[in-house]
Amino acid sequence: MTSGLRERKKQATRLALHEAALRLVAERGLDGVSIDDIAERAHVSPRTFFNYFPSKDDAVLGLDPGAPQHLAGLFTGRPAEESAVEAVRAVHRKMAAEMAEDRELWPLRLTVIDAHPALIGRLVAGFGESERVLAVAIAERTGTRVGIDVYPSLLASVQACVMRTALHRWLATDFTASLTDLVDEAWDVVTAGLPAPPR
Amino acid sequence: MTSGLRERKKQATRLALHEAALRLVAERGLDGVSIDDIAERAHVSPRTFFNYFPSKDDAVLGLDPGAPQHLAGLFTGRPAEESAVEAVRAVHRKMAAEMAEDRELWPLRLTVIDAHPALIGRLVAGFGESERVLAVAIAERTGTRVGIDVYPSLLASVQACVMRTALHRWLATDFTASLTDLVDEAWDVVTAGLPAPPR
DNA sequence: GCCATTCTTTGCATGCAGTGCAAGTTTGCA
DNA sequence: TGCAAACTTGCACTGCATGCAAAGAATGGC
Repeated sequence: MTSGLRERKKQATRLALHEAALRLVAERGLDGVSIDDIAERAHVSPRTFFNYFPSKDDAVLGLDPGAPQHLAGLFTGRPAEESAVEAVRAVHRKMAAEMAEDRELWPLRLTVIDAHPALIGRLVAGFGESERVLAVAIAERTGTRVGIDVYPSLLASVQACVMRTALHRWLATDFTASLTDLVDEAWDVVTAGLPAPPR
Repeated sequence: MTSGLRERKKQATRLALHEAALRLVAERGLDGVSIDDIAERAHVSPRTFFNYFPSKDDAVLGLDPGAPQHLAGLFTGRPAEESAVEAVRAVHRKMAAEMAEDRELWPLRLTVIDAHPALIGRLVAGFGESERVLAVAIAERTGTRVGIDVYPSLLASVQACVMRTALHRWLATDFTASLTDLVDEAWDVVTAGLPAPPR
């Protein structure tokens, strides 16, 4: 089914376009790279580019369209006795471990994003979908209602903040720090209610 | 100084372009409106549009370029005995009160943003600048260091989450709820460390 | 192994976004 | 009143993004 030649080729092309976009932008900056450049390096026609990504920005970010469902799936898969925060934290640990494994693409992505604020916007818009899906799952676990109670949307939103902050600090340490530690540290502060740090 | 004819005309043109963009997009959707349409309704040439906003999205959002400094200024202006969280909360109350006063533009802005996820991205990218400036001010108040300690970036980031969530709920209630109450409620949950809500 | 079906790639044409430049117009100030 | 600075506008150009239709490649039944 999912492993036919056709499907594998599509995945390969998608990845080739993403990597081409990412590396070219890392070299020359966002405005120094055209769709034609990206398509050429990925060995497809410029027109084909748009069969895979709706814009240059999306290709650079290379967001997985299945990510929101993946995130929510990990969350709902956590044992029922865990609180929503505990479950999200556990999911974050898993995600952080996965990201930290990749010593090349993730650092490159984060570096490029940091250098181009325009991409942050596109990225957060992508995360927005994840937040919405996750908020529904959180509501389910906590017996609250999305759009009526604060809790689900707020936790979904804060969760993204925590991950974003951790990723940014990971970048700031030149990827020498442990990403899981950074995520944990941020969660400690948040779950303590953001107390003023000791001076 | 700031009240010369030239300056007032510029502000008026900027506002006219913003309102034109906002209303047209509310009517016809983001793709149903061209720069030419916006310029025409604001009685300027299409080329002049780009003297005021770098893109269509920016015109729709109409972000104040001085907002980051304004926010940080309010924050540093708070009495020194307040903790960083207390000070941010106070600033939020003030901002919420100001937004709630405007019964037309802010609701329209939020409605349009909600209908066009692409704008959320641009919006958050704009907030990013505010977050960075605010993080520096937070670091100052708490004796921490941006980029080294978690606290300043995390609080600056969470603060934006709180406001965003409150605004979204305000929209969800069709702007009937009190925005300041919604902001306060979100802060209560966050400062309590996101405890699981009672079932 | 062959063929009809289905999906993918590609080229072409088109409209709009966004920017640099230079000329024309308005405003501020002496 | 007249000069300098700031603002507006038209023109030209590059690049993004999309629809459409024809050509090419993979799939499954026979």
